[in-house]
Amino acid sequence: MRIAVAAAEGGGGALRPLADDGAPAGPAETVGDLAAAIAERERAAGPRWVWPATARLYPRLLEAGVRVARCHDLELVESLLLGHQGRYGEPRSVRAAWARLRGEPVPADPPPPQEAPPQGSLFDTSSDAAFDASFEASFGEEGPGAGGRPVAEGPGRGLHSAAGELERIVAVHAEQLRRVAELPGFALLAAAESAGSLVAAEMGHDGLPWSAERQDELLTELLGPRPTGGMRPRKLQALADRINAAFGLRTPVNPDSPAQIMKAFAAVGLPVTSTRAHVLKRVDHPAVPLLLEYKELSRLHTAHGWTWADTWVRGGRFRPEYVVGGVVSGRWATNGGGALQIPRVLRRAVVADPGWSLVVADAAQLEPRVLAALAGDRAFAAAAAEGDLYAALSEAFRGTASDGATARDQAKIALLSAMYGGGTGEAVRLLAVLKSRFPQAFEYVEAAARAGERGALVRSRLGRTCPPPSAGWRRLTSEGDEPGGDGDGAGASGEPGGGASRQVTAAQALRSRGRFTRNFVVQATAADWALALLAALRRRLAELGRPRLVFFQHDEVVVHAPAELADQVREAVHASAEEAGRLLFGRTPVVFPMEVAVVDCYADAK
DNA sequence: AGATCAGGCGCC
DNA sequence: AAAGGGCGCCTGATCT
Repeated sequence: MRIAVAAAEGGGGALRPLADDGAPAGPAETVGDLAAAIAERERAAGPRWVWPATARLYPRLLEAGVRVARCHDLELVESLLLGHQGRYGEPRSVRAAWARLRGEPVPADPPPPQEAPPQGSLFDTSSDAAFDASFEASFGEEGPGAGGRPVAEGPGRGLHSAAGELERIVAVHAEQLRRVAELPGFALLAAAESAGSLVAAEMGHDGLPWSAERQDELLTELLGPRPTGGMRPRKLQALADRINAAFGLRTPVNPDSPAQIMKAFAAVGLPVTSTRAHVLKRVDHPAVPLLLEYKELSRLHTAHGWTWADTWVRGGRFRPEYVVGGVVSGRWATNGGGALQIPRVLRRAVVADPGWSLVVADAAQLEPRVLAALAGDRAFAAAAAEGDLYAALSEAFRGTASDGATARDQAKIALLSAMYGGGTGEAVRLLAVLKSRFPQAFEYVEAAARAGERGALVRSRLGRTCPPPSAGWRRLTSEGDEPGGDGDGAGASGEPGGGASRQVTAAQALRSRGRFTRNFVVQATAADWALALLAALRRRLAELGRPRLVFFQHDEVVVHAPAELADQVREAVHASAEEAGRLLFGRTPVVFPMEVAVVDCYADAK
């Protein structure tokens, strides 16, 4: 059972029940209180809700205390379907999908809601009705393709027009179901992506437990007391002073300026090509260790310091905005707050409420296990049936170790090189071992790389598809080995970006694209798996009641739960990981073990 | 003054 | 210990 939903301004909306093939199963109905109507039907029938975008509608429901079990996010699914055809960046709104369906001119997506401050009247400006009203304000009722006549009824949108949108929603949904059914894995992908959108909104709503006090203590310990005005914290200023003393130059250098640092090194007779940490580490000068320490602390201060806390932490919670499908591989991105780049040292500030625990779970060696399951290489899969995959592979690499490295280290290097397209120095030798002992696993990623180099698309297990190469890339790589233009083809995924040299050769462009598609099949399938895990875990946690998913970072989840439920959450995590493996790969010897820690503080996990 | 680019580094 | 791909966000420098 499904129910299509269109929101109106003012909290009302329109609903229509659908059969599982998307056909209307009853009359449309308008309601004055959409949240209440959804809550009532969720209790009665537990339908799959079909709506344009969870990100715009669901936060309002959560504010009203309403949660739902399942949904179909039309925009996310439209993106996946377009992507499967190699059509990246085309409009994905319901109106656009509707226009494509009818062979009419396709309107551009309306711009995203202006600014989304971390707190404030967020939900009014980002609600679905406002989104649609903004569409009409921008383009007129029929969209830009129809000449954009003026909007008669002003910026708002009432129940009448919600009913009109409902008609488009029903039609677009039915068409999506038809297309999804033709693509293996896609039904699961659409469901998992939609479940992810629910998790993302709920995590943004619930927030990650965060102690601003602990953060302040940590910052004070590392940087000195919080400075006033725009001053540098005491310890940072002291380092800057010592850096200048070490250079001993007449004109002072600002350690935040790479250009000035490079000049300073040149002035003392030690020119450097850049001021990256790994470059500086090779330079023997007393300023180097000071600069490295300065960079580390400065980053903490500017990216996750007191200003960050003022902006993002409220009421003991950090509430980032997650962007489902924000990365082409299916990983999530975030919008503000840098939730996926929180420095490890700051995990000290993530603390469970009194009487509650954090269940921190991370998938061990996820990407090589995914490769094992994808490739169907029996010897390799046997290793991936073990708790420590690299250790299980190490027999094959015995005797390859130089210096102090173990065979396990060598196995890990070989695997990472295969999955990421590295291969300098000894990695080449280790790759040869991998190729001879695990030919199918090796061939799987090689085939993905070759596909990329000839401009083909590659897909994840469930069908998520990489973006096509740009026109610039095609032009460059079809012209032979002539040096290319001025970065004209750069920008799209898997193409050489800026960097020191603007000149990109055809060979470089080919290799870069090959590395991208080689990595894509593994990273995107790992993201498939992680989404399936998340969906399964969310369902199990709902049965337990109070536990909440509060953090998700690629292959790691954190659940905030009453302490007495922590063991049940732990079991739910293990069961969900197993379920995810089964959903993606069916019967496979490969296991996807989770390392789970029950802690009061995130920093105490592993 | 505001927008954009480049360099750099945090996370997986 | 690192390598690779993927991101977001900061500052300084430069452009408009």
